[in-house]
Amino acid sequence: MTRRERKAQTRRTLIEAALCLIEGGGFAGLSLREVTRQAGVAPATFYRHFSDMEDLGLALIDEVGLMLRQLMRKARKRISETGSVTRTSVNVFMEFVQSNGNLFRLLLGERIGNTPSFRSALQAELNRFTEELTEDLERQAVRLKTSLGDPSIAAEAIVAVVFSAGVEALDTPGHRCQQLMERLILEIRMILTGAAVMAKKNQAKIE
Amino acid sequence: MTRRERKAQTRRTLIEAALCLIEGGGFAGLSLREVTRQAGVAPATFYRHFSDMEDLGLALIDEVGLMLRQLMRKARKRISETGSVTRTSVNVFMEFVQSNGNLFRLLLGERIGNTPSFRSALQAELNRFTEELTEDLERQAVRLKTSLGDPSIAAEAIVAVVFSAGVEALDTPGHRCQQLMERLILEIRMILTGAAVMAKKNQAKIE
DNA sequence: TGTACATCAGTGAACGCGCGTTCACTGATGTAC
DNA sequence: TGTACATCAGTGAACGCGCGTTCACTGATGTAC
Repeated sequence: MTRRERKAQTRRTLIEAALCLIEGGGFAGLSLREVTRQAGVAPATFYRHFSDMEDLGLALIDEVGLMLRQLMRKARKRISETGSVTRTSVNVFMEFVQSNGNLFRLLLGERIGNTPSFRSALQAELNRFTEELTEDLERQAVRLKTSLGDPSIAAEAIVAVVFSAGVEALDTPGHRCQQLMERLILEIRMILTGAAVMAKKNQAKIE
Repeated sequence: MTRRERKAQTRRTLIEAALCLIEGGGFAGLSLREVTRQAGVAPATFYRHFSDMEDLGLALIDEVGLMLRQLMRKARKRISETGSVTRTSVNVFMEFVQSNGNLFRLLLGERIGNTPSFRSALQAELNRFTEELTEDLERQAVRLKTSLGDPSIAAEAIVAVVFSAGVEALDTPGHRCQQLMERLILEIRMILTGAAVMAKKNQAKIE
């Protein structure tokens, strides 16, 4: 194994350690020494990989972004196989939250409390999420030959309800999650229905 | 001034100090000594008022809950005076976020990262908010002789988009806030429209 | 391939610092007579 | 009202602790010849 690979591996270990520790108490209030202790390396080793905790935090956010994008690709695949866009997407999302609760915690939990650079990095990830959903909705609308008016508004609303449900799911035991998902699906359909109806009304006005 | 009053005043000072410090970096990572320093008292004084930082945190959450309830009362008053429910409510809410950003930060920012008792206290406040909105929607539906199906679903969705917009508003300069509000209003109308349409469809099915 | 030197990921000890918490105290306020 | 005692909000010094950061180091890996 080359030195380069070894180094990358240690970096991985540090990131994994941080993610593991975030589980119980968020990123804020997580100490450098805790992370290195969990990773099984000397505190000084940390500095071979990150300049400080904020640097590590930004790396973690990248991590989240990557996983979310992978998640969405996965969701799109499943959609082309099966039928319901909403149900499939919600399923995929909830799976993500449950198997990567710590990442999700980071994504939303630190959206407010931290340094400006942190916050803007997180908001950027969320916006990317909304953008991709907007594109999806547009494509979907074209395919079904309907219109949602401004799909970015609907996308924004959907992202809000989805992430809000995600937060709730973090503290909800598995058997009540199904119920939470059903509510979420209804909420999304409400938004889509509302968007379609409002688009028709506006269309009627113009004509 | 009685001793009792003096004590209450010091307690107030500590709470205000904490709220002031939350502004720049959330409640997590806020130290007891910082709070007492900001309040201008000795560290040991803290223990005459709170058993530890978590205790102070719970007091702050009470504070937020109280203000939110006052806010909603204010919103209801204005609604009975003017016309648009949505626009008025959104105005009131955004005023709150802008003038009490630190409280709002606490309410959402610490929803994830902290101790279980903290999280459940915060979720309870949010649920109270959703409940009151549900009642409002029910009353409104009766008055307009329409139906929203299950108004609690619509209320949940609305709370999600509203709070999501609130978070965004925290980092948005004043002049772009108006734009944010317009989007929010559209989103809420989408949800209400969707809820109404879906209720009608279900009604039709039953008949 | 073998050798000599360079690189650099990881180490362990040390530092000064701010932290939470404790304690015996002080002195103004409250109370009982 | 005046006096003697009790209460208790706030104090300041002290404690031990984990923190972030630095430093000279070690020794395995990489490189040049």
